[in-house]
Amino acid sequence: MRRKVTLKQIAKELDISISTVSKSLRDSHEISEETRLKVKAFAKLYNYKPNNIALSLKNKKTKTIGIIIPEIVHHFFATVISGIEHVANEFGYNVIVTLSDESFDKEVINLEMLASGSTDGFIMSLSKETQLKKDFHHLEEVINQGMPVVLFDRVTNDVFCDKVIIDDQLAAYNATEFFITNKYKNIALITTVDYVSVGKLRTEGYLKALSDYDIKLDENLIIKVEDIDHCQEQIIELITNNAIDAVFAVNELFAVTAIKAINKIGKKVPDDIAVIGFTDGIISQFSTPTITTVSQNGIKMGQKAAKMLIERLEKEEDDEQYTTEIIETELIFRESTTT
Amino acid sequence: MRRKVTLKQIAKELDISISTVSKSLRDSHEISEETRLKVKAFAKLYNYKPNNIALSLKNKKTKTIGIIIPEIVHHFFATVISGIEHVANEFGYNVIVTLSDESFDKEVINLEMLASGSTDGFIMSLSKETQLKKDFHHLEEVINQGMPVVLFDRVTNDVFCDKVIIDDQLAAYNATEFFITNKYKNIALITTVDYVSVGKLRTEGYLKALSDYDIKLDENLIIKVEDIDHCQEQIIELITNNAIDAVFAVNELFAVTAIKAINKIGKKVPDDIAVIGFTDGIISQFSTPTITTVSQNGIKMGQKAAKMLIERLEKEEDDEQYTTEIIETELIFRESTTT
DNA sequence: TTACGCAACGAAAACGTTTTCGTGTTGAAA
DNA sequence: TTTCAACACGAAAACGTTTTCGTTGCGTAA
Repeated sequence: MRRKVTLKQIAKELDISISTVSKSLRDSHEISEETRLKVKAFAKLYNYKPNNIALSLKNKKTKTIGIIIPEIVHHFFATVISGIEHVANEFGYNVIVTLSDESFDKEVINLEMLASGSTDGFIMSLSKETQLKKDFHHLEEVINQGMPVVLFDRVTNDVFCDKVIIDDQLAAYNATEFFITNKYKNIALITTVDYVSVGKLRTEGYLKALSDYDIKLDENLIIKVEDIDHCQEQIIELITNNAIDAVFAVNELFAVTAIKAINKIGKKVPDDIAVIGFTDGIISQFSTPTITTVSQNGIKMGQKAAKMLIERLEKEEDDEQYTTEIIETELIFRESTTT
Repeated sequence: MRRKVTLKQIAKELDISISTVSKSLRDSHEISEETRLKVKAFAKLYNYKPNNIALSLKNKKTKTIGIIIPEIVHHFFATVISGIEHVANEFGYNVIVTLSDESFDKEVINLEMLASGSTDGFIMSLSKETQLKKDFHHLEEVINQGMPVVLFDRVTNDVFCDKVIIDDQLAAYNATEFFITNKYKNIALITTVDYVSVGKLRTEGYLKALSDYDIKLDENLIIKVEDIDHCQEQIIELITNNAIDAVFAVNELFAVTAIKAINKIGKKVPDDIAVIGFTDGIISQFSTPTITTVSQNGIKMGQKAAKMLIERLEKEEDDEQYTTEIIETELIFRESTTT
């Protein structure tokens, strides 16, 4: 077993000092060509690679980005990670991924763990529990220690840092507006409980569209899903007891569940009831019928978040000017709606 | 901005030595209770946390696992990461994730990057290109340097290390056998090109089942998809030109595409043609009809891989006894088949 | 008084780098 | 012969820990 070789070992082997070895490998002009070539040849032979940990300690930079997300088995978050990873890679950074599992405590633990020297900064999306508690001390702490944080998607106004979001309200507004202007009048909304920031914003967009077009709000057409495993009954109740002709769902799981429910009671999508979902993921693309959705470009969000973070990391003067980047969305029309 | 506090700063502030501070915090009996409590109070006040990088350098252990996978926007790989992350977390490890994008070069670069001190070991699934080239020098190199590697799913016999796989051949055999014993006689196979190890194994399972039940092999019923974007035409051609009554697809994308193709030519699943897929992912669960699949428990694979790696990391005597763990699979029956 | 043991603490090495600041040697100019 | 610059290299500090091995000072037994 050939263990990794260090500068010290090379120095000893060639009977020169560590400094000389280091300088040779970095092509310092202080070193004679003869020595330089000799060292380089030796280093190559033994496949010398500088130790990242030692470099991190010396430079006080890890070249590593910490990602903390609620879960990874979720198409949207996976795409965000993909976006982050590719940009990070391009700039010579690695990403270390931790999951909060929607738990406040795990989010705090992971953050503190990584903040103890493991990463230079963070890209995060808040856990449900954190959004419910509205406790952001852990974030303020690391920001205060000079570690930049970029929040994406599930963000909060209570923390001052860079953010990447979509305009959830506008996107929901546009989807609802599409229904309205296409003569759909009884538009149901399937959304989340209000403490999930994006769910709340999408609900607001729906309400605003109704209001702007002078459509009377019918509270019965709105269901707020707490437990995703039992939402199917809620939905069936909704569509059997109300004469609806359209459904706007704030995520694709709700959308596909709605479609299955609609089929179950013998109605057809999109002829009897049209459906628009949110988050353009795998389900929307492969369900039958395929689902019209609001695209939520995770790749782009991840890329943007990574760029913002790295930019802040690489300029030393830390300006306190935080920006919130808004990624544009669009309606992607598929089979679950007609025009 | 309150920067992170170090032992040295605490020592200076309290006018004692660094050693005394370190020992106090680690509850050494060498230190008087008075000093110990004083130091601890001060450390708590300033929220002292030992620097991970410094610890890594000293201990020659990073407590970090490197994951290298072809892509992350893929339900199966996401579940594996999830499994790894949770076990890793439990044992105090972090995971650093890199993507090869199915490229040999990126796989090599990422591996070498992480091998330079960033991680204690690796969990990997090989890129397509690597499997095609059959070049595993990069793996042998890191294994030779004493870094344990665990391969999962896309593995190779050419490298000696721990592995976690499912019995792809047996699983495919069972799926095919199910068709045969349920009176399906013309069973099509939609598979990948042969250099993808799992695709090849699943093909072999299919062939073996036919052979064991004395069913004559019809080459026309097998298509090997090279480019996933154009497989739909291939599939349509297959099902229009042949009188098939069952389709076995080696992944869920092929399965759902087959179903859509079958619908397109006016036939019904499962009544006219039954379908079984592979990899029990989101698509299979939410497609219409839902798809009967061979479960490929990614969570369990990730957990097992992580446990194997950590176990090897934590025992110092390195035995050369490598094991290959086989995760059991099962057929999950849904709407795309009848019994 | 001397010797010794113990309690409490500090100095220094080590992990692997990079970089600053010497230092010794050589050759040439004065 | 002396002086000085240029060249080639080495010593040491620094990053933040932990740990080994002193080194004090003091109390107690002989």
